[in-house]
Amino acid sequence: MMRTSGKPTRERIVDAASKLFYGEGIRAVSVDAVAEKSGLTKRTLYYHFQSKDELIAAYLDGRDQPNLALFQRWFSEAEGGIDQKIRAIFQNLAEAARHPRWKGCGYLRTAAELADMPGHPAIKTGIAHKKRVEVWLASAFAAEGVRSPELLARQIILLLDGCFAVVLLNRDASYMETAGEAAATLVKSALAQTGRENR
Amino acid sequence: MMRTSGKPTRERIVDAASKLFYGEGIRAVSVDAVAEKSGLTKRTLYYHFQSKDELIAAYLDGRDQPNLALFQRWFSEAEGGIDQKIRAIFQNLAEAARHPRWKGCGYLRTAAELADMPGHPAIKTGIAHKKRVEVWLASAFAAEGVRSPELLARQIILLLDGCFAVVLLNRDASYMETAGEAAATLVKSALAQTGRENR
DNA sequence: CCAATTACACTCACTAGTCGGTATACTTTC
DNA sequence: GAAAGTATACCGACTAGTGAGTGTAATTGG
Repeated sequence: MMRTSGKPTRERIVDAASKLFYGEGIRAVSVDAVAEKSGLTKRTLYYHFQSKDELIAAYLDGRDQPNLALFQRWFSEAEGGIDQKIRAIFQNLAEAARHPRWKGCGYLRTAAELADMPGHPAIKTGIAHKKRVEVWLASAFAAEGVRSPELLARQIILLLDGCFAVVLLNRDASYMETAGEAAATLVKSALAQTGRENR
Repeated sequence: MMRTSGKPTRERIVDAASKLFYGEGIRAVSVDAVAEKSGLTKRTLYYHFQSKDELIAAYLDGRDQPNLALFQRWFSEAEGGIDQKIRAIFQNLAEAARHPRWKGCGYLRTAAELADMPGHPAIKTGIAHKKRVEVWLASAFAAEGVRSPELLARQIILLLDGCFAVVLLNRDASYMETAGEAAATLVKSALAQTGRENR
């Protein structure tokens, strides 16, 4: 083992790949660039990963858990009824999107870049991630007694990915706040159908 | 002039570029491939376009008017109140998305591929296109007496682009129908605030 | 003559992936 | 306990091919 830094080599490669792939796009970043950024040779990179595709999949795998955890934190730390907690997710997202290095959702951008390879492992990872967010949302809505929590979760996901896409295009983060209002409206509308009031 | 077909050369190039860029992605398609598909030499292509970037912009320019017209047709041909007319757009979109060659929204995919070049002419074209759809929606809502037509139009745009993004990822066109329901809910909610009922 | 087009050779930078070899450390064997 | 083997981690140099874009002389049709 010739590592000088504390992090294991594989992790260093994935870190470098994440920054580059997210920042510039998958097809725009060469394997050479990832190797250079991680301070290793390309030969070493190919010792740890069989192909660029495998590296892409590893990049997205590494974002799954942290991303979901962030949403859950924003949700649980927010005050007010569930409609306000959902809205808080969008507000936090708007703040993040105003950072100059923000470049949309890595999963959606990867799906866009690999639109002609629907079976690519990275796409499957993306589908699984979005599904996890959706299932978590549905369970939160079910706990509030919403009649069709799965349906409402899908609607929120659509607004979530919608604001990712729109803001990536026009760089106007206020659309995220608009999406948050729409989400709150949908939640309240679903709650009204249960016969109870939101706080 | 050595044209064999009726179409002017420039148009033939843009047609070929459209099919390839939309089908496989901008960065995945080479200028050589576009030249071959249009049955012309690369040298001729560069006689009509200064660069690949210019060709990309032309590709998106060509989709602006027809795309908006399609939305408008779906809207005007639908029966029922404005909430049902909006929903009809999503239903037609779902049908289109079930076609195997459907690959999402060309503008959003381009924005994803060129995320690190926010000033690119193709991105500007995309922003202008989405704005035109938004303005058209707002005018339709204003005609119905909605209190904040611009706000509602933005919310619908978010659902529209949301289902483009989501369905591109998971290839489940039923999300478009879910988006249509959400859109109808938002429209009805906005109409209720004006004090009148939907038909 | 002139605009449009072709053929095609060419540049130069970059691309994914590979070949052969090295340094270190742990394990086996006599 | 020294020698030989084995596994892990690493690298410099390379291949074979592709990328956008150009130079230039020859050709075609109005």
